[in-house]
Amino acid sequence: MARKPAEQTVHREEIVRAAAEVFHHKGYRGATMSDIAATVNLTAGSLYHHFPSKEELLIAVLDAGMTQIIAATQAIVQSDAPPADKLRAIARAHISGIITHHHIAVAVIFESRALLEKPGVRAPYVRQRDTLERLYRQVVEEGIAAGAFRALDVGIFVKAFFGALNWVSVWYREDGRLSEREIADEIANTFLAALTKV
Amino acid sequence: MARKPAEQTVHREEIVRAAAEVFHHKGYRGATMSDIAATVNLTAGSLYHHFPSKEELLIAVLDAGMTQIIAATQAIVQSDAPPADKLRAIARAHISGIITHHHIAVAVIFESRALLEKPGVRAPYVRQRDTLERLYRQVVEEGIAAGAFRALDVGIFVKAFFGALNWVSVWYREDGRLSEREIADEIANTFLAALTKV
Amino acid sequence: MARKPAEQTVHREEIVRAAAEVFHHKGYRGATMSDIAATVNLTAGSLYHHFPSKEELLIAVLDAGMTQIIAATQAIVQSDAPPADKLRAIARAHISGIITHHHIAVAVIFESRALLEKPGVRAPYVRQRDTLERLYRQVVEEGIAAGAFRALDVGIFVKAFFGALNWVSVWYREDGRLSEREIADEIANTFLAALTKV
Amino acid sequence: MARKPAEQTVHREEIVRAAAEVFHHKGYRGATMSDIAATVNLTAGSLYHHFPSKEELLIAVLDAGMTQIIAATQAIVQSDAPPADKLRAIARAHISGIITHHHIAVAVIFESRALLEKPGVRAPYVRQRDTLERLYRQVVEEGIAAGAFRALDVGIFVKAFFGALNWVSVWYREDGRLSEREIADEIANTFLAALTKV
DNA sequence: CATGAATGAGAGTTCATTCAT
DNA sequence: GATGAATGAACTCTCATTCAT
Repeated sequence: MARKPAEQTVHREEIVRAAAEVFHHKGYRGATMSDIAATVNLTAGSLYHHFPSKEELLIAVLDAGMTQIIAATQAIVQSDAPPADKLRAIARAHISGIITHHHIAVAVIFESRALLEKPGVRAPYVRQRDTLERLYRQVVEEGIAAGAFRALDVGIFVKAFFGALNWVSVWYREDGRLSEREIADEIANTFLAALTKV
Repeated sequence: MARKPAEQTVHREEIVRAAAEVFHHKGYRGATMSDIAATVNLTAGSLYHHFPSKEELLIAVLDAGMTQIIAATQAIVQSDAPPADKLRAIARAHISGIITHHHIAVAVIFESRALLEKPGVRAPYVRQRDTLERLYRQVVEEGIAAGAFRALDVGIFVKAFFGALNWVSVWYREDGRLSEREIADEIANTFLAALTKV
Repeated sequence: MARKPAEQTVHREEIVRAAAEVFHHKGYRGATMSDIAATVNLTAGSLYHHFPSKEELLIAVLDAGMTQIIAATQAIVQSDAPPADKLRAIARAHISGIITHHHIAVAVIFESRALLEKPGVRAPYVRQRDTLERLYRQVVEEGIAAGAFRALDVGIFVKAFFGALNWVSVWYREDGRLSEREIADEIANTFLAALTKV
Repeated sequence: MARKPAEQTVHREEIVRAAAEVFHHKGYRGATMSDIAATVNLTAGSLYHHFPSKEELLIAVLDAGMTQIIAATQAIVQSDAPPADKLRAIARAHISGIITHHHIAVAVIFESRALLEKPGVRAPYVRQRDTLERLYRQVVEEGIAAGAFRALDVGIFVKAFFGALNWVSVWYREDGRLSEREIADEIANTFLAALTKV
């Protein structure tokens, strides 16, 4: 009772991207499997050949986003640049990630909440989130230890930094006044200024 | 065929609070009218005597949140304290609002997105958001004009400040290491340090 | 977005009867909630005001059937008629039940299998089934003890009796050659003859 | 894009057995083509190289069951054993069939109902069922004619016999108290006792 | 004002079936 | 022959909303 010329095989990654886009625009609950399927020229039913459920699709989106930013951040943290440069690089990477993979970023930042109730599902995501936070902390602590930054509450500082960076996903417009790089640097400057010893 | 002791008339405000709570925990789309009704010991049908739709309920929640924080911020901005004190007071008010009216705050920050598509509905909310941002800007510009703060990109600074403050709603725990006041001051200090002239 | 003149309230029992009918004709899995709803002039969604799931509907059907026949059998077993009369009365009650509540009977006999996998659901049904079998056994054992029946394997005898009676639900036609009563008596005679001492 | 060691060609009969097993455990509607395919290490799509539809698969299962038991019964009926021996042999063959080909038997007894609506499909099955019943009748009528059995309603008697035998499929357990043979003989004895002239 | 039954429009998911490879 | 991707129809269940009582 069905079949199709199958223009070409649809790959997992494409579907994840499509899902992120729809999750971004309609929210996880507001997005329908049909919406997502249509984005990759499939029907809702066909999606289930690739992902066993809508939830699994969200998990894949979150994982893609977290994996990407953790990798980028890790590379920076492990480099031997001075702490201030690392912090600036982190801001650039974060914002670049948010803008380049805008849909995924917004899904990670805003739609992860839909998953945080389910313990089994929550755990891996929280682990990634903590890993990322630890990397940020590490840079600040390094800087303080090296005497480059003033001593302050690292926990709060990092969370504030995080909040400021993530918030970019809310207000960024492609046709805005500043470029991605300028935004990143301006935010980095703000936080670096706060870290500077008097 | 139905009656009830009707413990007491349920007021609008109670319902708004209940709605905020449910929106917080389940998200706007995940929340059902039944969930909200049950929180105030009503049935879903009865809710419609107070609010014409679920959307209106969200609008009311957002409005309550925005009105409260705008009023608080306005009072601070209009005072004649020095800019640095105003900024600290704003941070305290913002975080206090987020914590005291946690459900509402999270709804405003995270669930407003569910409404942003509908133009007719979006407009009033966006107006309030802009009003609030303008107030924040005003304080920073005042400080710069007065020579108390260094000149920087006010737009980005305010958005970063906003992001850092709003993000508190994500990570704040009642049993956390720091008090509400300490958190606010630590964040304010960070941003004030960034504003300080060298 | 909906409502109805509500011709009259639909009662639980009506729905159970309707469900039994549809289960009989289409089988449990083949029956749709729409089918059942239509039988009582409702929509599928409305059914959920009365029963939380299709499974619960099947449970209710099975329970109705088992409760009825157990009650009828219990009354007979507890009477002080001679064992042979009890056996005949049991056959009559069984077959009368099968024919009067044909849909329910067929559902109990044939569709209970759909439930037997789920342990939590299976247990109550199995308990009822065992209760009924015990009642049948009791009559035969009584007869043997009283010397009215010859000694034989009661377990097998009762199961054979059961099978013969239940099977009536498969072949009975309203316009058949024999009446309900004649069928019951003929089967009872067969089994009584088998019980008679030589 | 796909290949497989193809352990060996899968034969029709294997698939029929697999289908019977799955039909037994999940019912006709509850069984999926995937379930059946997996049982013979195939995928659902491959099944269609052997059978044109799920329905045909059920038909094949029913036919296999009916053909087997009719053949076995026919051999017994055509022998020149005395009627009582034939009846006992029939019971043994019936129960042996039910136990040896348990899945098929249960499918025939319980799942044939799923097909009885479709006239084109129903006819052949009903024909076989009638053939079998006629064979049973024949034995009883022979016995009555020969004066070995008392005269009774042959139609009802045969149906009761059938029901008792088929019902074994519901309660038989491999680890039960009695062997297959003992069960068959006990049931046969019951019905033979009922046939005995006083 | 409150209730609860009812609706109808989906939503996620399943599955028999088809077909290019 | 076998595979797996794809389809589309169907199904169970949910829910915002309405309204008679």
